[in-house]
Amino acid sequence: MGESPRRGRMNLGILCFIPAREMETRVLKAVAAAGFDDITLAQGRVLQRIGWEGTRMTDLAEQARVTKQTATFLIGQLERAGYVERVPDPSDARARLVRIAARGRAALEVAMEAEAEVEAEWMRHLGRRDADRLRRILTRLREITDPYQ
Amino acid sequence: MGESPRRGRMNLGILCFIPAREMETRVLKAVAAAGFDDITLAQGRVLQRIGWEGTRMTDLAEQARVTKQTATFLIGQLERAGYVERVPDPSDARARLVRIAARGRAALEVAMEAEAEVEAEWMRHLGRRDADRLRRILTRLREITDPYQ
DNA sequence: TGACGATGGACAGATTATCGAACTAAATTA
DNA sequence: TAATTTAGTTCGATAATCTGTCCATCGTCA
Repeated sequence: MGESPRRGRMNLGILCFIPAREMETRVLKAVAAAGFDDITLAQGRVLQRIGWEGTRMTDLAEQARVTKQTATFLIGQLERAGYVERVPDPSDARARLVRIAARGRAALEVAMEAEAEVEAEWMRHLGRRDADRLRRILTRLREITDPYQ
Repeated sequence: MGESPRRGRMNLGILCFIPAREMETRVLKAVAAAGFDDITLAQGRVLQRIGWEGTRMTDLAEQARVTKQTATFLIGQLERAGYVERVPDPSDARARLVRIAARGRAALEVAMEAEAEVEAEWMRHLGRRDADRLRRILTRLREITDPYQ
């Protein structure tokens, strides 16, 4: 252990990766512990990006950073497990809106709770000022790193 | 497009995920463009975590957040492709050190260059002060989110 | 209006990634 | 020395992802 890193300043990408991964696994674990133990990490990534009013497959794929095909596959799984449902998009006959079903809503509530708990932990460690700064800076960084918005 | 997010404050995990993913894909693309087009994303994640003096499989797995089995699999791929080599660890006959081979070093140089370019882009957008803050805060956050260190 | 390119989505097949279980060999501990 | 732990591998199963292809619908422009 204690392997010295290859370079002094660690890559900002990895520095972002570490907490992102931690949050993902913590939330997934909490959700599984609450009985929703058939959700996988990849499914969860897509699930948490569905808006309350429903979201299109394409948008979902873009936001979760996967191809349309992968999104189709994952949403198929989630649909069969009762977490989401696909309804026609009234504004475009080609499109279908993915909406959160009852079971999905229940799982998301657990997820959001776990999320908040982890964030609170982080805030305790960082202090309020830096936690706020972190959120603000990341939100600004998103302007140039998120093709979706 | 323009789907309104489910909640006003976006989850810090996702906010970290977005730039992390962006950096990964940008770097991978640059590396592929330089001729190292047989490296996959998962392989790259492991590859970039190998220290100059070599790193043990177990440490590598922990840092990349995958199981030992997955690390063995990915390092096997990288070894066959000439990016790394496995040498016995002089201090422990059970262990093997994964070291970067010539081809891997060449690829990593391209990767680091791309990395620096993306970071520079981010710094231009955020400004020096916030970019420094971001790195500092993420480094501190790592203290409680990185089981490896 | 109607032909045509673009878009939203699905299916099929192949490849890659990942995990759990079981195993070997070496180190550590009792 | 026997029992336990640790480092790493192999095997088999499953999950995730991509490429290519296809179909239906939408928008646009001649």
